[in-house]
Amino acid sequence: MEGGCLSPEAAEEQRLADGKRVNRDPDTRSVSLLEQKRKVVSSSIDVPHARRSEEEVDMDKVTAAMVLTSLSTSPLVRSPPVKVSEGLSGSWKDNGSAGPFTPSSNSSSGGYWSWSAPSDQSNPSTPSPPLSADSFKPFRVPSLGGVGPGPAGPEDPSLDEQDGSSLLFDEPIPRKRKVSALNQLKCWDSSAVVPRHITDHFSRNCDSDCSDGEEDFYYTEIKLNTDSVADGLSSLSPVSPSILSPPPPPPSPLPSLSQLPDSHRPQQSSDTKEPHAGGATPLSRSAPSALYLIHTDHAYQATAPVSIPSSTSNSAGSACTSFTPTNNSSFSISWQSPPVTFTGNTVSPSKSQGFGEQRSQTIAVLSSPPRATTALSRKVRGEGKKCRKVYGMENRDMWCTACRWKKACQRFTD
DNA sequence: TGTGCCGGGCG
DNA sequence: CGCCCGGCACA
Repeated sequence: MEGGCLSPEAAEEQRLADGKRVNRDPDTRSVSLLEQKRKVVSSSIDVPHARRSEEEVDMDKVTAAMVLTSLSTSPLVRSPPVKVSEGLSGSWKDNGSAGPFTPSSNSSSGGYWSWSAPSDQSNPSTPSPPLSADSFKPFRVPSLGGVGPGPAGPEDPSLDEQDGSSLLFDEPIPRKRKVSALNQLKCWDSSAVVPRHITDHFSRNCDSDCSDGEEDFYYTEIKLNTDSVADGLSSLSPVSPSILSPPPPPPSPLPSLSQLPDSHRPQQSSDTKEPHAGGATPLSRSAPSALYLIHTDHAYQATAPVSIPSSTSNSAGSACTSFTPTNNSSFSISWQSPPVTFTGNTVSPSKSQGFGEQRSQTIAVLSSPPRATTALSRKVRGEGKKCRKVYGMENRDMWCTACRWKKACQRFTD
């Protein structure tokens, strides 16, 4: 899919990404690449998009078509998420987003996906309960088994419904835009309404079909993400947000961390299982953080971490048609959204494309400023706890190499 | 005062 | 290039 479907532009981007990024195991690669690509793409997008030409637009169409095709296969997830979202995310809706729009879609998408809602509606194809159901059960069961030892077993039921839903929708989304709930809500609301506007705008560049396709495919992504996240992080769900947000301190990062590195590669191959392996138990917190950590490390090694945040922020910002400047800071984290990464499916690549393309325009502007700022000043300093604080001087050997060398921490990136 | 990390030195 | 550390900026 990736290679074939991608437009030349995308291909270039990918290549860049590949080049920048460190090579990984083939198995792991598929998953990790997606994430990497995303990051890279978003970061690099600026250039390609800036010089967009009509030809490129055509390419977009093609891409959109490709996406649509791929999507047709994986629309399943939609229906289930919606239900859940309604039940769980009701609060969100209640706040104001609910209105006439399709609440479920909004809530489910959480943030940037919300505008995809229209597509959801438009697409009558929501008949893929089997898949969703499958995805849920199979994943979870194994995960539970894998976790095995702990109390996880009993908790599962609750997790499936509540946590799962929360994980799927609330968790992933909130994280990204942790900034202010209000802002988020606004964004979502606007997004719900906006979709049309956006579509119209895009229609200029590409046909309505194009926009729809992109939206759809966005949607798919989300679902995938949510599923994967839920599967992997099911236990984590409640805590996971903490990762992004500084407030919640890591309870017992050490154990999880030590385990993670080893399991890291194997986990990826298994995809959904990852989280479980990490430390499926209720402590999940540590597990998610560990996952992030791992990814971060790679990113760091491959390229400057700074670029990533900006890109993410962009995506998020773009998602909300009504962009609020204040969000910037919060968005920086959003790129972490890579939680999606876990899902790593054929679909994701396509999504990255569409994603980048659509948003790139809007994003490009945003992305550049942050970078410059960081570059100029001394990088402001990471606020989160670094290896030193987390592990302490005693366990210096547990620090990431960067910390050991008094360099920018590569494990706990900001 | 403690922490994060840049800049630079050593092998 | 890996490793380490002086020293600055910041909280």
